[in-house]
Amino acid sequence: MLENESNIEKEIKMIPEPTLRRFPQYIHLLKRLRKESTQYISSTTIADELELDSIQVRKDLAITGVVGKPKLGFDIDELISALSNILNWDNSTDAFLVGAGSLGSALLGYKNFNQYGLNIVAAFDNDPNKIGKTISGIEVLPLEKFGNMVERMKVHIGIITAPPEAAQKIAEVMVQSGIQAIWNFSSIHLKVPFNIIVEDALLTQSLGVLTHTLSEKLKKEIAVLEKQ
Amino acid sequence: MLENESNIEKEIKMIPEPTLRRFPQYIHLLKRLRKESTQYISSTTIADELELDSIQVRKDLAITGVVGKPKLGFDIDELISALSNILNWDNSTDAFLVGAGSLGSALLGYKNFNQYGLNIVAAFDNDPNKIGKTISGIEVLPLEKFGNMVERMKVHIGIITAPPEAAQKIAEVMVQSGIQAIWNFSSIHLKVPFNIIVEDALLTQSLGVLTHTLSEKLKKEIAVLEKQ
DNA sequence: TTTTAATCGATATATTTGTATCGATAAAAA
DNA sequence: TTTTTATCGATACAAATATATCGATTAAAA
Repeated sequence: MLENESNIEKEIKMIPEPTLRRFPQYIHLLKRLRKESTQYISSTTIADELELDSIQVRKDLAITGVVGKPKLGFDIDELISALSNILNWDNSTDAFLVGAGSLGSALLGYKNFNQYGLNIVAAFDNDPNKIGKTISGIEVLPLEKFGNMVERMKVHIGIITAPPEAAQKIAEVMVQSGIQAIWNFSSIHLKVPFNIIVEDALLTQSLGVLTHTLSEKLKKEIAVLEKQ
Repeated sequence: MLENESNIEKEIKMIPEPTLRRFPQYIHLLKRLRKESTQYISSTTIADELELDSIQVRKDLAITGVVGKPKLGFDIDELISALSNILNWDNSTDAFLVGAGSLGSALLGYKNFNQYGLNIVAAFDNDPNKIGKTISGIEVLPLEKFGNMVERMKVHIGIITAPPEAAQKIAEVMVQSGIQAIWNFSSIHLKVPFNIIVEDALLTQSLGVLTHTLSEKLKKEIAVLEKQ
């Protein structure tokens, strides 16, 4: 090791986002495979299962620091724990949810989040009809209480499942309250200070790709039929 | 125009996926702005609102064929209709949903899908407790009826909101029934024939990016504090 | 009318991401 | 024990995507 290689620089090597987005896929697959009591898995097999390129899989997994064995592949348990650690899915982080409509309720009911290191501990809304209700064991509180509770419970993650008109205002409340990261299910782009993390769930983006690709496919099929 | 420039080739210029994923964002913004009775918008303003690069916005919008006016920008209505047309959000496409759990129910209750050219017309499940129930005005039918109904109603889109264990089997039923495009909310990777479109909603991917980025941020902040 | 300045859109460059090549390694077969 | 072969991982190359530059255009100001 060179003498002037600082450990700060070592931390700075950011993980490419496409790679980061493949990590959950790897974890899902590896957990499934572990149940079938396989111990090792090769990059080729992973690539095959997820329809990726095996070189890409190897490059991605290289980031975890887990080293593979020639002719065998990687130790599944090692990979799972390394990947979970990178995503911080190996310990539980509390989150507050704002917007107790249908999507909000669905997320509150989705117990598997614990598997992904997320623990929704409270829900908030403005609507008097919703306040006081209990959804999947979590009481809906008035939005005014948000700030105090963030401070008291030292919560870092806020989830926005409110309609687009309300989303920006809610984001601002979250930022003021000390929330550090926002998971945004509203379709609008949130404007927040540079140091606040925003991750969009992008449902409409995904839907857009689907509807566009399908319509192109159907057009092409019609074009082919007409030519015959 | 050159004589051997076929119109097939013209159709083949695929839209880059990152661009396609930004289109919904543009539409959301433009619709909001239209309400404020602005007629023209510049790429600079769009970039500013969505925190993108103005050159990128211009390049994206160039794909629509809409031409901007120097010093003014683009006609908002023209952009909205061109973008909606590309995404096929200007006419309604029917879809069937499989998996009437909490997420499925949330999607059934999400009336705004009509705005995105999607119309969920029926829901299916295996669970006898769910079959027969009505969710947001849509009756839950037994999965066995899926095939017949796809054929009869000529539905092209299937939505999977079932748990991961069931997802692959459901995908196979969908493909056999003649579904052309699947919107997959399960966390697993679906294996389907090459000509079937699969679009993943990728909730856990998005969550992974969030939890990872947050944990890095917190780590860094602690490191800075310790140095002082 | 002339000048100014904001914007477009074409072309060129840089960055990021993905894919290919190939020697080294070690498990399994001969 | 020796040979074979599947796999890793480093390095090199290719493709896709994002960013920069700059002349042309035209609305609005002078």
